[in-house]
Amino acid sequence: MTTVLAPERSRKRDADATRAAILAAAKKHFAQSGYDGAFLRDIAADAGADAALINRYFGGKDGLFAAALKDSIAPDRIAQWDRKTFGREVATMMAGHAHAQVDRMHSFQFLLQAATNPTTAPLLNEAVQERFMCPIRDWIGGDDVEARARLLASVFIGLLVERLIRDEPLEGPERDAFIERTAAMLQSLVEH
Amino acid sequence: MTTVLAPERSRKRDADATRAAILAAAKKHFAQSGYDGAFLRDIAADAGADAALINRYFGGKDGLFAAALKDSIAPDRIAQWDRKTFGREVATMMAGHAHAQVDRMHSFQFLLQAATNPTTAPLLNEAVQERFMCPIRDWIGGDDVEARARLLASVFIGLLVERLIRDEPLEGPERDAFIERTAAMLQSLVEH
DNA sequence: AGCCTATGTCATTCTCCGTTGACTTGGACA
DNA sequence: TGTCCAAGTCAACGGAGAATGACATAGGCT
Repeated sequence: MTTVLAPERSRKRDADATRAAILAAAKKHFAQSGYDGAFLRDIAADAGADAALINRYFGGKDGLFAAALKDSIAPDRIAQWDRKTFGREVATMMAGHAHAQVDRMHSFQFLLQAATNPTTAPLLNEAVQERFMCPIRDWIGGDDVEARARLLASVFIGLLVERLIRDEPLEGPERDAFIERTAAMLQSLVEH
Repeated sequence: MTTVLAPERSRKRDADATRAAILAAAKKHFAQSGYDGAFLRDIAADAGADAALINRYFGGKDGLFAAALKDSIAPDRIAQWDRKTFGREVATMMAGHAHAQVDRMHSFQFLLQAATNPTTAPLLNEAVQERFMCPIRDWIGGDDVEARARLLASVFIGLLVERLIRDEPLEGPERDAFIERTAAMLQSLVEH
């Protein structure tokens, strides 16, 4: 809203930079407000550009959203996780402050927004399958791969959402208990 | 959309019944489509009423949403869950089609929609804690109540989101495996 | 029966927002 | 320096959907 991604003095007619600024602003706004709640005029203003340029560069709001979505789904590091310590690592991360890594949460928040909007949800499936579910399936292996992969993804998502919407994180023994139980739950899904 | 909550022949000028029908339709539409994606005309049509009545009875879309939220967040349902069969019941529901039999999960889906919309999210925090998390805590009891309650809510949310994202539900043995594992996971959080 | 008010209907208006197309300007190149 | 195209600006259009208010009517009450 008030924060402007672009410097106060506008770029010097650099189409690529303008396009990138619009895309960055779009990712931010879509992640914060969802497809319907994000307005092209706001995005353009945030990027220090004119709303008409969105049409020129992205072909409309749909195109901008698709571009932002594609850009938000970063290559994953799923295969690099350590299967031994996976549960505890994730659990510890989830027990932390939600605002500690706001930037890293943007892409997820974007996905969550897209997923909860019936009109944009269909756009997700292909990308999510390819970038997340397939690597997860390969990584966990064992029996009931499909079921375990979906369940793992579900738990992961749920923990992230809870992390986003909760106002105060757990402290003390309750936090330890949360980590302990969460770690065990995740780990049980990873081990065959 | 096509399903009409009210009987084919309209009520006989019963304001309370009309109000209730509108509220029921609103809960359904808001849960499915979110605040922005739910249209008053659709809600009114679904309730077998005129859109103008929404204004009369609820003072506008905001008022209707607030009323539907308040009604959705009522704690009555939680205590009614059967602790013995809880895991399997929820798991079976989650394994079904996203648009089938969501009646019991309307309130959860409503919360998810409200939580991901910046304009409606502020309405949630206090109400969710008081009327949602507290009953859950009371219901599950036992040790580590706070941690288990949060974990349970997280898993629930994650399963809901996964339902929204996926385009095709599981079938056959994979479905059975999913239900089995999900039921066990949920049940382990409920039993002390 | 005959009013009278609450209930329901309809057409219209208002507002917001995405989109469009004509217009202006900067700057690269000859 | 002059030309020309891409980059950027501006105002207006159109559709969608919420809100409004005038109008119609059912049905209780006297």
